[in-house]
Amino acid sequence: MTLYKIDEVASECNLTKRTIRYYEEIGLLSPQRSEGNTRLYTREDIERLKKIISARDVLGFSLQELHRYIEVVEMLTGQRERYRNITDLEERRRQLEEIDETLGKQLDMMEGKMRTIQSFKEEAEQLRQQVRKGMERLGSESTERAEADY
Amino acid sequence: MTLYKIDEVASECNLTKRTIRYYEEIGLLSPQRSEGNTRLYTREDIERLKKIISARDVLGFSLQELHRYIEVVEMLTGQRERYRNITDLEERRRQLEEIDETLGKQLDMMEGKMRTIQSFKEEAEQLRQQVRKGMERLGSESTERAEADY
DNA sequence: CATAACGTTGACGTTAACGTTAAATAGGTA
DNA sequence: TACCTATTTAACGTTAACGTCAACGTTATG
Repeated sequence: MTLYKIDEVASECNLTKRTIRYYEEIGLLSPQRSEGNTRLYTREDIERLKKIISARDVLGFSLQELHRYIEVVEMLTGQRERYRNITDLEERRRQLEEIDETLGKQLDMMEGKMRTIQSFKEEAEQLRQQVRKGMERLGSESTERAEADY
Repeated sequence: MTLYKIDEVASECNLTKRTIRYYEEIGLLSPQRSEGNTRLYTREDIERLKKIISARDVLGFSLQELHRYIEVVEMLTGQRERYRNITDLEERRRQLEEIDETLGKQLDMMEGKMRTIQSFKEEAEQLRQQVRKGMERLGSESTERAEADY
């Protein structure tokens, strides 16, 4: 399994090394270390990081909110002892209901954002039409003058 | 024409008064004033403000980037002397081409965001399926006995 | 017209999300 | 082994986007 050092990760993800260390500092990452304490990232670490910055940039999640997001995903992909070991059925049901609610809210939020972006898109396209028309008019005016030269 | 004071605007837009004054401070707004120097907002001012916060929240524009956005819209809706008075054809063509390019970039960006959100949405929906299945299993198991592997 | 409620301008404080620098250690290369 | 580049921790600095006061003027109301 190939392992990457922080500089490679930084350039692949378009982040600074400082940012990556900061994300670890606040608990969003936890790569393994070499003998000499150098951070070593797996491909999974990197994909996870990419998703994090994607959620940050596109969904506008704060780094705090990203904790919650990661928690939900890891709970459901069963990567956490904490959640696998809950045997009490009522406890587990409450957990699932809470997650379901969180997912519902996030879905609503995403649909809202999509609609808003869609309307911005339509406005931008319309503005672009206007610009194109304006440019055409300019084009014909210069053509007229050129013809007049003949 | 009805005019609004800052408190009404704040509650309608879900912003604090401080935020609204700050946005004016950095040049995003410029409402008229009363005799006694009280800020008075028109309905247009308010709609403009709503669009600003929408672009801030959904498109993730910084307040600096919003300046550019506003500039483009106002140039095209012809609300600015500065742009209406450009008579030099070459100058005007360059302006239009620059705006066209800006709009193109923004459209690309928006399409990218929509795709990303779409994929997040699909993931969230899939996770939700899993949660629902897990809850169903809990429902049937509660009569029998737990064999929880999830 | 008194007075409470609201508005205005500074000015300093706060928080998230990093940037920068320094001093020490690790890892790769001739 | 000597050297050079990359990495680590620790600490302080910075910037955007507001929050929070204080001191004072304005507006609405009984």
